[in-house]
Amino acid sequence: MKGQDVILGLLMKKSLSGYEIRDFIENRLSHFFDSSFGMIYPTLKKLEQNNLVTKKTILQNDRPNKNIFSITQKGKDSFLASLQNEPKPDQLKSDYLIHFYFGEYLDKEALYVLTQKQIKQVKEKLSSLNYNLKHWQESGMTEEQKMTYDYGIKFYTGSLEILENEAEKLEKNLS
Amino acid sequence: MKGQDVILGLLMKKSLSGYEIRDFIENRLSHFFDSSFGMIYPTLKKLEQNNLVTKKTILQNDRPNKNIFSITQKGKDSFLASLQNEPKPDQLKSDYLIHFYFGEYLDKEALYVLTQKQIKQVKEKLSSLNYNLKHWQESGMTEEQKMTYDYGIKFYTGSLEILENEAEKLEKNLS
DNA sequence: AGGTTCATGTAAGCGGTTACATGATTTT
DNA sequence: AAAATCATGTAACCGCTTACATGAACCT
Repeated sequence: MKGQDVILGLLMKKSLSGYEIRDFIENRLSHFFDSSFGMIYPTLKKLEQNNLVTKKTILQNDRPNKNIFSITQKGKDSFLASLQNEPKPDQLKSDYLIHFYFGEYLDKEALYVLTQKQIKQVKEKLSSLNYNLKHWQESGMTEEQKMTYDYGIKFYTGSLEILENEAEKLEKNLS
Repeated sequence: MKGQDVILGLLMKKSLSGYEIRDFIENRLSHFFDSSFGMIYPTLKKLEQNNLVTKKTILQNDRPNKNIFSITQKGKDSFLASLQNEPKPDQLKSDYLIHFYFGEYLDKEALYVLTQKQIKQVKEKLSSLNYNLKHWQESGMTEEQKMTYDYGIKFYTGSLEILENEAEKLEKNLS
């Protein structure tokens, strides 16, 4: 499933603007899918041209106008069909692990700094994940959606464990 | 770091053919980076044109000829410079989780089947990871490289836990 | 004064995938 | 007899990223 299908999936529940779609993905899907405006707006345009969504412009006084997109029957059919496809294998893309793999070409201190930064990033990710989970749980969320959070939290918690263990080893080596 | 840098990184240790590079990535880096021949061969060509590697053709009788690539000083400089860049944030791309997130549009049985397939895939990945770890450990591996395996194993083990828990829940719901 | 939020879009191009094309040797 | 391994490459194209362009209102 690509950007197009995810956008359609979100529109199944509720009509949204490009900006809101971005927001949604950032807050709820960012631990397994990501997006950018440069992908969302052109995709919505293409979707409209193919009659999978319709656009309605909402005039606003104190804010820029909004373009609200609604899914059509054709769009629903397309989304549902894409859900029937076998999912492609998951993949972890880690630039940090590439750096670490080639760690012999970096000095011990650089490796330590690298790992500390990674720890910081993972912690931030974890806390935003926990924050969003609490927040969205109140406003309603399916069992399945809850599970995707658990999955993300498990992943980052596991990463953190390994990283902290590694940082400790590296620290001993420094002194 | 992109494909180019990973290829250069592998050539730091030992001259290799495109086929061997592919093999290496498949067996040792596949849990955080992936590749294809369609990326490797054109990249090697570009690398040669820019004098970051040199090519030597080895004639073989019973097998197709091999093109062995060696890194140049310029190539080494380029690789080492790329290692200095801050790593980009890690990202998990999970088509399975996208499907699951939109689980309300699938029936319970489809979700169950989906999850069982995912479990199977993760188990396969885990066993190949364990197999490769044992295998490569014997032939020599840095501490850092070992850690990337631990990271991968932790990740897949955690995923498996969540998935099996979910499968159990789904199974109860079916009957 | 400066940063964040809301809001939309374009254009160039990157980095990679997928499919195709070929074919002998070796293992199951 | 079929599948895997060894071995190299091209061409079309996809899907997305990055950078740019604009701008008011609101928060600190």
